[in-house]
Amino acid sequence: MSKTKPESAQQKAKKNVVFDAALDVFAQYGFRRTTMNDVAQAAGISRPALYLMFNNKEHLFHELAAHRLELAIAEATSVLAGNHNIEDRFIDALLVHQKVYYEPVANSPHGAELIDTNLSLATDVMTKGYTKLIEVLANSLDEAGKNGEINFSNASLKPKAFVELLLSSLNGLKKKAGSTAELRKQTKQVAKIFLGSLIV
Amino acid sequence: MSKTKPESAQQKAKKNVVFDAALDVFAQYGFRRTTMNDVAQAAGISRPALYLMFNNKEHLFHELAAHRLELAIAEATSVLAGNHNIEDRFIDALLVHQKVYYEPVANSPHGAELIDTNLSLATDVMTKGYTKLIEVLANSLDEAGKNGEINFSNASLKPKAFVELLLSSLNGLKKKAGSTAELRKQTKQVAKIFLGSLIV
DNA sequence: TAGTGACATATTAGATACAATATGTCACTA
DNA sequence: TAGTGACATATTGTATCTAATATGTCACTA
Repeated sequence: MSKTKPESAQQKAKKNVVFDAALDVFAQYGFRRTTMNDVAQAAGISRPALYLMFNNKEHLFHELAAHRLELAIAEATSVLAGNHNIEDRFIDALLVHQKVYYEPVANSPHGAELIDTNLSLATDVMTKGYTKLIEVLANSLDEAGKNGEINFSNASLKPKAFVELLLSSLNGLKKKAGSTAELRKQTKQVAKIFLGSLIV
Repeated sequence: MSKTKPESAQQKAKKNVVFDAALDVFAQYGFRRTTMNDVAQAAGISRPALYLMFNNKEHLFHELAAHRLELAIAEATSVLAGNHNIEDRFIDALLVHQKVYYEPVANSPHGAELIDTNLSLATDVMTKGYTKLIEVLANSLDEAGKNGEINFSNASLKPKAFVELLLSSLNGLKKKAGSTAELRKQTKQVAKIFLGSLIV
């Protein structure tokens, strides 16, 4: 019911500049301690100009989250469309998504606060993106099943439930893993174990 | 360096009463909002008597955590020594550990706060218990490997690393799963997928 | 002598006030 | 008309005070 105001390409390009700047300063200072002034300066515009694009800081954060998620899913989707075998495509998609959406935030000095903020300010974005990611991943497994690359008939879970379970499991790695490198390694290992159950 | 004061069986029995009472009130009110008075009353003793057993509230909590963990690991160990096949024993051990140590706390009204408190007041207990659990589980896999019940030769991970990865993964389920029943179901599913990779 | 009532000390919660900083919105101009 | 400087409003941080509650430790007793 909300009027979807169309955005010109110019406006989008400008926003992208702000998004990059905002990601940068948010990562440096966290959400609370970065001011709209900081963001404006980093983006090379005045604070009022920033308010011309975003109603307020919360909206800015919300749109930023949506933007990063869109990016991450786009890249993951593109990787899934590649010509490697299903295991490689699938795992690479997981890794690239993590790299674009999770790592820049989590590995920053104020990662914990940003993740909190994300949870309270952008839950809808998160769950939507999560749903989308599940869909994309599950579809690729479904197709691979039809091509005979993998075999779901023996598995007790359907592709969607399978992917959901995998993503929940991968979530558990995030707390323990000390470094980005370790997280990636473990992500690969768990994904392989999961996919292994479909090859039988 | 600390003098290990021996505890009589009587003293232990009394403490167990307090532990049960404390678990109960902590679960009801969380750590901050339960007073030493609450605990004493629930245990049927006076507050000063409580101080005769525990130096202060933090010590009480710490000992309680250690006690619950000991219990959970004892039960898990006993399940692992049973005569079912390795998959059943292993999964049952995971479930019983979860049931004793995690569920009573997590499913309480103030579960989140208690888990926080646990983290800040009983990290040592936690990591020790975690290490012990890994050891016990890894040993059982090791033995099953020698008996030919499972096969580690094709796996890229050694038993200990394998169990660590599994436990991290299971940790991820805790956030998402809505109910105890669902958590158990998912725990089973993930554990089966992991163990499946050892049967080949 | 294990356990208690009572007391002195410490901690916490809630108000209030002030200073510093950030926000959101003008009227204006390049 | 997109963008700005400047201003009024809102929010946040810090300090201080008081009342209420919790803590830890007595001297005493059953």
